[in-house]
Amino acid sequence: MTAVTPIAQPLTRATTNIAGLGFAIPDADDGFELTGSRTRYHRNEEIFGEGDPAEFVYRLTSGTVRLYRLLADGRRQIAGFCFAGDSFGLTASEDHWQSAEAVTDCEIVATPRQAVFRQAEQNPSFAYHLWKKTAEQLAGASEHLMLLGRQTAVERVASFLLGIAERQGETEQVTLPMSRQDIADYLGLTIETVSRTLTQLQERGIVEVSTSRKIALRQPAALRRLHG
Amino acid sequence: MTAVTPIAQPLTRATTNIAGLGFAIPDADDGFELTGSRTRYHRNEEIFGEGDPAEFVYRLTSGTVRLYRLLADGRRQIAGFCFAGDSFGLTASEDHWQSAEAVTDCEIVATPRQAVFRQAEQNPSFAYHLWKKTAEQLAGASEHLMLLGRQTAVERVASFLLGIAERQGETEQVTLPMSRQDIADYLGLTIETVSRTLTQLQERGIVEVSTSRKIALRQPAALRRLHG
DNA sequence: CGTACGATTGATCCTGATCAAAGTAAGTGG
DNA sequence: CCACTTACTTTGATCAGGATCAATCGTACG
Repeated sequence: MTAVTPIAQPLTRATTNIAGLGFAIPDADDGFELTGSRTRYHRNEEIFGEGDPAEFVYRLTSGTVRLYRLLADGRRQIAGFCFAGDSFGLTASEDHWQSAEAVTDCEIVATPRQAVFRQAEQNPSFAYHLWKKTAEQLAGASEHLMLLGRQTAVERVASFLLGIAERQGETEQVTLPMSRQDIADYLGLTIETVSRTLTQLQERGIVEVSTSRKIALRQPAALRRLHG
Repeated sequence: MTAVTPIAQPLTRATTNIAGLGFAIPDADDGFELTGSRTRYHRNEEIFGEGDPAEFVYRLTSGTVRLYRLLADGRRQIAGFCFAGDSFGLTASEDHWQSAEAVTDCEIVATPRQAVFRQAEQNPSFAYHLWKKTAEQLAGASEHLMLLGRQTAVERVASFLLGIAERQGETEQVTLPMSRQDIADYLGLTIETVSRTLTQLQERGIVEVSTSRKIALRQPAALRRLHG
């Protein structure tokens, strides 16, 4: 089927749900000009909070970011992680409906939201790309819903590892930039369950936890089988 | 903040996560022309399936629709329900990544996907509206993620009842078009737990289950307190 | 080297799942 | 219109996956 809208097909990367509610905005590489000020954020620093006015759109140059929501009593659900190249923080509403924090030290370019809207107005292909990316995020979210609503702990951890591996362009080894707590809050589990599940996978010879942040995927096929 | 894009603010209705991954496409009422053929679907009839080519966008005239995904072994996660006025089935990808079925008998207008894209190309305000609705769905999905990942059974059921009430413009009474199984698959629970939770809420005097499909909200405030 | 934070492991608990049966309502055909 | 069927819901009894509570272990860092 040929798209009527004449656009940007090659920009589309396979969407894993790990990118969660991050937001891929095309940049200069894709032929779009969007500039902004570059800032460094350090580990655990807040980039924006739920309820803050959404004045900027952020593009991650290096590092990892988590996007999440909190309940009044502190329960946290991480919707996704952003990695180098991902953009996030563009909302339709005037305010952010989630928070963003640096998982590791980060370099981030902030572009005024209005500049993005202006670009979209003037450039239909940019507008289409924006919509398409948003729609892909939605599809990714539906996978995350399945994970949280219907999958077991092992399945969740397996999916997570595969998702990270895919994002890192690896098949044998993943390097986790985030803590067990972050993983747990992404998977709707506790740290203890994440930890136990990893050792269980290790005992089964499916992964090898070299250091807590470095995990070798010994049998990716078995992982894929697990992830449902 | 004044939107640079000059558009359609009043079209926005409050988004509940119940609409889930339904898709509100503006229609003639909003000054956009999109026509298509009207079809009747009966209870439990499939409208489209995961993996089917996404040729049409659907607008629900009457009835209720469920949007869901299945795992290989039959586990189902309902992402959302659509009600009269909602549109759904518009994807960025060429294929549907979820299935849609009639919960009740429905009347549905199907518009060729390409016609929607054409409209978006020609009408920037339509395009903006489309993006905005998609972005709102994403925000709604993030609430659903929190529900599934971090909330208890009572909290989930409370949220659900409030969401349905909001969609029906009611505060005292909800009429459920869907079965306990549908509710369970939306909330990531089992029918038994949904049923037990409802009787528990009834024993607490918070709701009254008149018939299984008709529930009176005796203390909406208490429900709101529960839903976290 | 010592401290502190994060991860792992262990023991126990509890929420919600599973298995099973009975109750209820809605159709259907005689 | 009623008897029968069938599907859905509720309730009960028990089970289990993952949570919670509590140490202990590692490891990065000051």
